[in-house]
Amino acid sequence: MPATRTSNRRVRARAPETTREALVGAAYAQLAEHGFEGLRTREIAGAVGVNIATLHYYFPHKQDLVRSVVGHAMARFRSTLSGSGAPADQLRAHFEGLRLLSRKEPQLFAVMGELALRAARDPAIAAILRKTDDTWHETLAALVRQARKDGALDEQIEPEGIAALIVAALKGTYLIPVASAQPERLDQTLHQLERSLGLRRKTTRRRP
Amino acid sequence: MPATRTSNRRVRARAPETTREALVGAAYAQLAEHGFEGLRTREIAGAVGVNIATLHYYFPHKQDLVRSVVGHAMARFRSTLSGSGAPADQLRAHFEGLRLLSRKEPQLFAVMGELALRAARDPAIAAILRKTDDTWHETLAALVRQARKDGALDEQIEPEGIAALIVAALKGTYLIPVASAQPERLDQTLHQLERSLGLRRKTTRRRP
Amino acid sequence: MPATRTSNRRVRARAPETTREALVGAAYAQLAEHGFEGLRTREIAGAVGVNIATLHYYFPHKQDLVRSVVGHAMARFRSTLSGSGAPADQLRAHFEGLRLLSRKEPQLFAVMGELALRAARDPAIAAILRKTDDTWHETLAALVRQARKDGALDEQIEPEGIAALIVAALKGTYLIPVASAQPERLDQTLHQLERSLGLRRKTTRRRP
Amino acid sequence: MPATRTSNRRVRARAPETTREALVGAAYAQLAEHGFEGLRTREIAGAVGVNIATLHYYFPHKQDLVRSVVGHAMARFRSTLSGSGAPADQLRAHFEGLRLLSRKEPQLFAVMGELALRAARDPAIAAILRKTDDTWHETLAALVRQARKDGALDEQIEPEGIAALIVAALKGTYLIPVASAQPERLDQTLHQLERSLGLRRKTTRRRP
DNA sequence: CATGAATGAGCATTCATTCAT
DNA sequence: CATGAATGAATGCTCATTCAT
Repeated sequence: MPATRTSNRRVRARAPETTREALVGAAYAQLAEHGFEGLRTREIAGAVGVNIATLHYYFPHKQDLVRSVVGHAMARFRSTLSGSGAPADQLRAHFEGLRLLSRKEPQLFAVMGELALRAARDPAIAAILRKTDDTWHETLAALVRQARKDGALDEQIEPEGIAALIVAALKGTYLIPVASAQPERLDQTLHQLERSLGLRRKTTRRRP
Repeated sequence: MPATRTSNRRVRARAPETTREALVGAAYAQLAEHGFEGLRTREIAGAVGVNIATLHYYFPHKQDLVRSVVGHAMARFRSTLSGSGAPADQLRAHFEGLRLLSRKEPQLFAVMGELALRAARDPAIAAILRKTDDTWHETLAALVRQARKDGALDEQIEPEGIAALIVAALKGTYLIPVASAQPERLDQTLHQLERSLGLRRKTTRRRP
Repeated sequence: MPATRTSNRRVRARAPETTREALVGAAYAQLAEHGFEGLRTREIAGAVGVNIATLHYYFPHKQDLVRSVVGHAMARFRSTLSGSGAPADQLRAHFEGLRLLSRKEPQLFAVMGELALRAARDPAIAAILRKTDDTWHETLAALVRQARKDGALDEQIEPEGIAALIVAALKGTYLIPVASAQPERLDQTLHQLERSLGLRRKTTRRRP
Repeated sequence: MPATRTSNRRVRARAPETTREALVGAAYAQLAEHGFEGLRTREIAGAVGVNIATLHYYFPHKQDLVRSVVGHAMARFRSTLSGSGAPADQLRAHFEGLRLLSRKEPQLFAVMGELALRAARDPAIAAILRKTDDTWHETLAALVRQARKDGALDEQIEPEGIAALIVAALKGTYLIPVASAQPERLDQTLHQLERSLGLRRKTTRRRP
């Protein structure tokens, strides 16, 4: 029977998660903050309060830990894709959800960005990201298709193209952090996206 | 008289550029291929055929070399922003130009992606990127504004929002390489962008 | 009643030996295969199918386990020294026995070689090996002495010198594995030894 | 032009050898003293008085350094094989030379022993050792053959077998350090070898 | 300008050993 | 008896940087 967290002699207070989960969480945070370039196993172990050898007990190689972090990030992100209600409402909710997420957990987007770049050199990560990408694209295309059928969107609209545009715009908005210094750009982009889709009246202004 | 490049004992044929320029070019290529994570000064010096100490003669610190690479990349990118002709044509040309550039010099986008992520941790890079970003945004907004005045675009259109959307979509398309495995997404995005702007008839299909 | 070996959940079939004996046997095998340089307690425990902590229950320190392996190897080797019959026959049998042993249990010689080298740095092992060495030497000297008395060997022969030569030649033959690639050297050596002792006619050839 | 030793800022006095040679020498000494098991690059660098990174500057991998040590040891050993004079005298000189060498440079035999054992797991070392072994064997066989022709040795003698016996006995004597505690064994072995070859009268005693 | 040699600080990984359960 | 979890102390190796020539 594994020792319970409470009986652990470690002083540092921690949520009642396993050491393994704590390591993944710490690696996730470190990756968001320092990128792959600055991802140090010792730093991760230190953040959790365990010896570096303990990290290697759970994840023999750094790569194994990274893989777990990828899984963690993907799960976090995919959880934002589910929704309910009318398609047009779901689209609006998706945009709004990402906006909120970017404020509450900016780490997720930083990690996604790192993974996206690393995917160019790591086929394993590329495959995983592609799967998430496809799911995202398909989810949006289905929503647009349904909204069009419901009459909420113009019949001339092409669901695939629209979905591709949305995904690209959201990636460009959230994964490329340069614009974060100009938050109005983010809003402009999203509003324009909603306007282009007819989800928002053209006369509506952000700050009346 | 100092020895000219041609009298140099280095065998590797090189354009008549200075060692300094060669180093920046090699660093640019290395950054595109291996990212910041795998950027090694020895590798760069080796690619140019000079001793590592020579690299440090021109760029005392790695950071200095990186800064030069940033400048190099920015210059390359900004050169794609200039154009002439009717605004609507210029917009089309901009899209087409990027499409071509992504095929002819994919390195530029890889480097831009790396810089964009690093900007989150490096204020100096962030500032430079922001300037380019602003230029890009302004150029597009001006074009849209002019096109609207010319009657080529709907009067209801908001130049700022459209520009933000275009920039975001292009960033998401070119700087995030995941989609590269599904090249049709790239085209879908660009076509949809053109359609949304009325630059392309809705009935126009890529492959009739 | 304590659980017997047979009720153990370990799947790997094992002779009805104690865990302790199994550990010594596994360590013996590992030492033969990887040498002291590659002797890993985890590997040994893994081969037996027990936890590394269990190994340390039986052998608090790696050194303790090694000591047991030394004892095991010595016992194996000394068992080859006993014999019966006429001295000359015993000598022949000893040579033949080692030849067979080197084919059937090459591990023993590998381990002996490792121990012999380590003896230079480990007085405890040196003492044990010296004892075996003395026994070996004395056994041979006694045989030679008796054979000489029996008239089977030349009266001029010096038992001590002959014994030392035999031991040295056998060590050089069996403990130094380089020659293993030239198996004929091994036979040449043994035949020559037998010839020198008059145990084999000079005209006898291995391959007529 | 490489900096001369004398201008080096290192305090530790050293023979006027290159850093590279000093590293090989230190590795040789360390290997003799601690065996492969205890061979530490940091220790070697420390003995020479250079940083560990300097060691890796000359020998990128530990293996590379070991290879140089093997070459060094082989050169040392082969230098003992050359001789001049009558074959019988050369044989006597060879024995005497090894006896002296074992006193003056016991490290060589310790290293040879380590290499011999490691050869079982390292084909590269095995190949090198085999070559030296063959040279040794051939040199001795040729001497014996010549001595036989000169009438210094019995016509019945088989040069190949005798050479194999000599090599085995010398290996067992010098590479297996156990007997070093009983130095008389070493002499007994060598004397017996000489007697067996007729190089020494049977009545000759070391200590009358 | 250019280089060979050298280094300090650090990195992922390993391994025998310990301990609460 | 036996184990999962954890650790301290290395170990081979890397990399940007320095410096005398």
